[in-house]
Amino acid sequence: MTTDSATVPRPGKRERLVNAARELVYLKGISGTSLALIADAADVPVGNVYYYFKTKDDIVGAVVHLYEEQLRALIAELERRHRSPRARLKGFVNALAERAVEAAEQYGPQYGCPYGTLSTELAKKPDVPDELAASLMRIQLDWAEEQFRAMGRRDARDLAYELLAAYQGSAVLTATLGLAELMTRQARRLQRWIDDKGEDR
Amino acid sequence: MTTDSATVPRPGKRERLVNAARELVYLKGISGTSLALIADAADVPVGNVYYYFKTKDDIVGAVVHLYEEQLRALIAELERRHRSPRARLKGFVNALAERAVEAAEQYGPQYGCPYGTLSTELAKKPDVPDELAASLMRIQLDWAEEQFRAMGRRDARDLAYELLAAYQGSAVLTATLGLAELMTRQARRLQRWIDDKGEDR
DNA sequence: GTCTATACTGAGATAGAC
DNA sequence: GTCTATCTCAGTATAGAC
Repeated sequence: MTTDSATVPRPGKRERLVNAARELVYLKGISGTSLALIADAADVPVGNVYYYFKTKDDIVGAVVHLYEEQLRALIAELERRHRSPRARLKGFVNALAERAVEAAEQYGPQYGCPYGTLSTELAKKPDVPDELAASLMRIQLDWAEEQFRAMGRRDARDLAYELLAAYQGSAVLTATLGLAELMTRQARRLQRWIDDKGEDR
Repeated sequence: MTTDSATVPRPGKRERLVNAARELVYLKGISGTSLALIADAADVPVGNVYYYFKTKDDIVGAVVHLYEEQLRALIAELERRHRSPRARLKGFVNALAERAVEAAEQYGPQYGCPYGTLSTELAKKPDVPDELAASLMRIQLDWAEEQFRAMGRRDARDLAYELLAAYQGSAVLTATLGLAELMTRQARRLQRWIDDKGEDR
């Protein structure tokens, strides 16, 4: 797989657009980011956006797709790196918190979890298919459930909900209160919590 | 306190506007609700809105203020009804969950917690004072901390964060996954969790 | 395939008649 | 104090030149 950028017909304008959209949507929300803003950030003329995407919703869909791949890559990496489901779950919490901290350093603490805020906004939009709004949460939920089940827990689904809810809730509080350190504190607490869930009850 | 609507000079147009704004912002988000929509729902001519509010942001501010009063009223009611801080906290979780269920029945499960979604959206807006975005969370947080402290917990602040995060996170999952029953399940779990926090550790 | 110019719509806000 | 008419501007999307 060579990436000879000189000869390829499309030198990544689409990728640039999706990436600019991802960042802007994170910072300003879907309705707060105009196509002009996206095009400008991607260094692509405004009208040209429509050569790559039929509508604005399509761009947002591409952002969701990008996040899906990000999550799947993280999961694959965790499964390579750790053999026990408990270590994987702890690595998962760790990775999410790490990203949150990096995002807070780069942009400020007020933007929350990219997956959570985007999914919440999508869920409210009437013309968005439910599955698109649910997809990012479902990927994490299903995988976490799998891990808890591999740990021998019969209540694996409930624990997965609890884990994800704790993380998403911390992100909401972090964003609204503007407290970046809250995220890392709660991440440490979740690590301990996962350790406590060793055996079936 | 008589509400003789025939004789009062302003028969509540302002209230109608704020209430329409509250509902529409909950359903469609701030940027998704236009002034025309608000005016129409409140049965007030569009241009007339500016007699009551200087800008759109002022209407949103009034909605936050309305929610603040709602929360303070709930807290006052809980303090009247229950003498022990534990019963108060359980009543709090109960009340929030009950409202969430009612909202889900009326509008569908995809809209999340009114306080959480509004505060999250406000936190991202650059020209909104941080305190406005934080205020609804802070009211709940401070009060919950007080209750945990009255229960003799030294880690009262942490527990308050944990409680609120669990609730807000459940709301995010409920909204994005479209699962109304998730909210009540997590509320029951939180009741048990509060019971477990009886003595200082 | 790429980009410019522009059409069209709906937004927030204002002026001024009643 | 109340409402109509309208201004201005930014947004999405399109037509068509290159």
